[in-house]
Amino acid sequence: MKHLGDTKTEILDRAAELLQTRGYNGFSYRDISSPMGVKNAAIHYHYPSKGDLAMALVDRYTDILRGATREFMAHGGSAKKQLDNLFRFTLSECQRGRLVCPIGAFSVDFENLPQTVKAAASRFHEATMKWLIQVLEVGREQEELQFEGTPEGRALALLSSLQGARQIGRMMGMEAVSRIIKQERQALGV
Amino acid sequence: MKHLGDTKTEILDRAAELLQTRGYNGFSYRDISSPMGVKNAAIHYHYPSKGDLAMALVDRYTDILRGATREFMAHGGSAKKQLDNLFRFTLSECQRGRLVCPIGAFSVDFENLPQTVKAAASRFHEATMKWLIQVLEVGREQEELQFEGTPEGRALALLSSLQGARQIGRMMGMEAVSRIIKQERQALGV
DNA sequence: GTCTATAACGTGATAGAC
DNA sequence: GTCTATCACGTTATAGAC
Repeated sequence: MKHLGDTKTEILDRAAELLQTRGYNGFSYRDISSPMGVKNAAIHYHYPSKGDLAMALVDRYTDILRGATREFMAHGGSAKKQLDNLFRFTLSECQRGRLVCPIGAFSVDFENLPQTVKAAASRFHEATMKWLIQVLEVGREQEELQFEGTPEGRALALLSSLQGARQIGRMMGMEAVSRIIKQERQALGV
Repeated sequence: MKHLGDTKTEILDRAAELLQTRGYNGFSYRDISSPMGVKNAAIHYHYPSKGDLAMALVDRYTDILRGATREFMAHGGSAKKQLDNLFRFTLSECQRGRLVCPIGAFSVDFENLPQTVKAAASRFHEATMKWLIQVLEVGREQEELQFEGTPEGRALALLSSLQGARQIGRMMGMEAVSRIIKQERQALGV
């Protein structure tokens, strides 16, 4: 028996999958509804416009990130462990075919996005940076990590590298991704 | 008075601009034809299908790359100078609003691309890698550049970083891009 | 409250006018 | 040889059936 809101969740699950495999402009409501054995318009009931759906997706990613952040802040968890999780998560996502990262998903089509979604996506991106900077800062203080330059600079470099890795992975395959990640691990000592 | 083929060239120019600002799925034939004061179908005369247009774009980028490659091979040009050009070119492209790199442009929509275009895009990507690897090899031999690991690994890392930089630039602005590029320059000694 | 029928529009593409 | 009128289809979105 279905719980209340199960349908809505299933829609979001499928949307996330499609977003990360095909990008925002690469999937339609029909792509979501069809495998559910329902008409595309049914999706509009749960998410009136595609912008609403996009917003829900950003919110979901934000929640996931918030969970990781909170855990790190509260338990004073190891920075090394956090980065290890990031690397492992990125690689496993890629291996599951999710080669478009949540941040990058809206990037190509960024200009065409509704203003509200653009703002939310930017906020999410900033939150990610903030989290990563703090992890790097703490990691260096506790002598778990070594790197040159500021934590801000290092976070920026790491994030761009990971995003680029996924992008390259789409054309060059998974070995390229795992290779780049391996290098980043070595550089940081994770 | 117009030269023969001027129209065809103008179409390709506009298409390249649109491709690098909005991605492959982000522009239509109408976006090209409308500012030219002509109907969308007119474009189909010059490029029958959108796949043909995409192929022409890949060919153009390949030609540009080939020019750079040939110059490097023939004149035995400095590796440092080549990388300097790459960095400067990337930054200037971004400043002109072309935040989607030629390689990455087809990346998000890669799966939906015609087989021929996918193949051409992959070849272009491989050619880029090949060029970059050679530049790094020669540069290290001539002691112009310093880096750890293999030239292949370093090339992969550099490419992913630059692609990621552009992607991040769309959301975080140009300072992020120039900052990442500056760091890559420092790391290599360029 | 959930979904279907249908609209309104944009897309890539063809056939044929000039 | 170059472009326009037009098509078939997919898209997002609305109105209303059950």
